[in-house]
Amino acid sequence: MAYKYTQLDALGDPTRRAILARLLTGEMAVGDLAREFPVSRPAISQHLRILKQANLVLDRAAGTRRLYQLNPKGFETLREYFEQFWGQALHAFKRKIEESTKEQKP
Amino acid sequence: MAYKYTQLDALGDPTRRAILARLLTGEMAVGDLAREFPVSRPAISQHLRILKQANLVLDRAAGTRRLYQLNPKGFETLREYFEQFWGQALHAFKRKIEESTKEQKP
DNA sequence: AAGATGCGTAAGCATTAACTTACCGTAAGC
DNA sequence: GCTTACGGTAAGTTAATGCTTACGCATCTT
Repeated sequence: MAYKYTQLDALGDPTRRAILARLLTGEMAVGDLAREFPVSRPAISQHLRILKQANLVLDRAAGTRRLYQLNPKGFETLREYFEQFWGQALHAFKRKIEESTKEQKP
Repeated sequence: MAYKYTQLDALGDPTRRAILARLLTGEMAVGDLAREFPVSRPAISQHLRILKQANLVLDRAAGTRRLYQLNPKGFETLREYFEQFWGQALHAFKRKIEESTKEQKP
């Protein structure tokens, strides 16, 4: 992956999804976060960098620690992406599919 | 990736996202789809399999061809996943973040 | 029935991406 | 000022994944 991570690239990894889920509770330091996962702290750092590039998390310094929290911006971008599918085409498809599904014979 | 693909695993690849975007127009055969991409037809087949496992596409036989279209089911699941972020925590966070951002000194 | 078309799958290869250990900078505490 | 705690980055290894070519099986055509 040579380019800047998009939200969906970032969400492609299960560990990163777990990190985001964990941050739903509120902001956390890197080390505390790492202690809850089966991978090393540097691994978590690398994941956080990718999540940050995708605007899915924000960080701030707090003494010698660094606190991460969710960033609504990236999730907003994501919502816009899915509007395309949900908004336009999918509703039409959904109707069509439900029609054709009900004509099934056992 | 040993397990069945989730929606977000499937969306982690740019080619698969492009395939979905292409299917917004309507259902398409594998070969026609493949001709529009810089990769081989088998590669497209493999991507379609993953998208299908993730409930993001549906397929049906049509003679010797096989037509694929978007599947609303997977997108619905996805929406439910993001509700967690959009619904609960993010709104609260967003307010907090906007507060702290406005206290910045140049 | 024989050929042609369309697709899925297997096998193998090459690249990417996730992880580890080791190291360095920075901020806080004694 | 020295030590300790915290975290980012570099380098190297391993595993995953996206790709290609080769093959086989259906279905339609003539």
